[in-house]
Amino acid sequence: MPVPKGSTIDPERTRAAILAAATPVLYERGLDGIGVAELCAGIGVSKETLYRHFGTKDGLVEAVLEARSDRVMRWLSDAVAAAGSDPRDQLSAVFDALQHWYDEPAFRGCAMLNAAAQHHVDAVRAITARHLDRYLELLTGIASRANAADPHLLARQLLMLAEGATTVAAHYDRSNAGEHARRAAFALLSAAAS
Amino acid sequence: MPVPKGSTIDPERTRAAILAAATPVLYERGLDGIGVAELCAGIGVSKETLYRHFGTKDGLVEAVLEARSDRVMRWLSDAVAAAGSDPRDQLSAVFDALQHWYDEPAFRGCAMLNAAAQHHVDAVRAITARHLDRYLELLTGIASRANAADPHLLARQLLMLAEGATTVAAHYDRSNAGEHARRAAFALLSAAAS
DNA sequence: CCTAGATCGAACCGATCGGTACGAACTCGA
DNA sequence: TCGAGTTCGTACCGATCGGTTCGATCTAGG
Repeated sequence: MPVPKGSTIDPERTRAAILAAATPVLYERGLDGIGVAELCAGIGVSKETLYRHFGTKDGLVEAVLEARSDRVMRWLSDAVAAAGSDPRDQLSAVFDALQHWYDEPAFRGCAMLNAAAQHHVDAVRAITARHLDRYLELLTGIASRANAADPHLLARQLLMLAEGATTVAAHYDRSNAGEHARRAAFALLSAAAS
Repeated sequence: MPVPKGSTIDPERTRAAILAAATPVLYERGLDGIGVAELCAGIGVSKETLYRHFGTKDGLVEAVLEARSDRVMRWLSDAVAAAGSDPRDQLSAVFDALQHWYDEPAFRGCAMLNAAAQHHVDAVRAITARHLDRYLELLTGIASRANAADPHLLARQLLMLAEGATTVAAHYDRSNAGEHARRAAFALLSAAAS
């Protein structure tokens, strides 16, 4: 998936293209599983260009993770928004979306959690924490609309369930992981209804 | 935590000592976060000795992970065994044990999941999968004794919850993560009772 | 006491790493 | 058309990586 070169010499566009091309490679190979030289060769960009736009490999990594977190959260939020006003349907939408993700051949678990486990750098851990913050916020909204007795507690439990499902799917068995997690989520939601 | 050198020149003992000394270092720093030279210096053993016993850095890593998985599963099994015959108490014992683990300063998440996320090597992934296999087996026993309608489904959901709690505790917020997961587990168990 | 083997410490190897430098080719706005 | 800026390709840098080698030192068993 090389960076298109013809169009124009537009630094912003180049930066965005590098970001888009590097994201799946770093996800598949791991942050430290590919060197800058091979990465540049793979996406069809010179090292100088990459370093001018991102300064450092860590700079690229952080930009990739930020963009990925944004994309994931938008994707989940859109799924919830499209599910109507019933909190149960909204919860279903989340786990159905996760199941579709698990079924993709390129699925390799939560990129932010993988990154935090790989790269012991504060900036990466911070991005991961913020990602989980937003994830928790999304689930808190659903828990609140479901009139849970303790929406924050339920949301935290749902976060554990969702990330646990993703982790188990990535490293153990992905078949129906989203569906099984969805059923567990329903049970939690029913038990927490006030 | 250096390897004791006085006692005897006993290869097996040396091997075990290296294993014990290297385990916490690799857990804290990450598998690729420390080189063999620094690792050897830290545990007070020469590179030649390490390579004679483990052949390869990957060999050491695999031995460390195997031992760790054994230790974790024995620790959880013992906690369950000590909890009596009530499945609810057994489940409590698991999540209470996890909470105590989360409260340790050196806690950094599930070593096997971290390793699988870091090291894209088949052997490591296999060890992780086998660890989750045993984890699932433990939970299946509890689910069966609780007369769950579908013990395998419940056990899988409990596995997601437990590993999700560990992951969230490691990368986001460890306070009361085990306790909150325990309450969720109880809700699942109640809902699954036949 | 002597030898086989375990260990150490340090030097060493080739490969790869992240990052820099530079000249040539190119695009664009003036 | 010209000059400023972007990109490319490649060579290069010092550091570090996993792994090997070797002589010196030490220990245990006969």
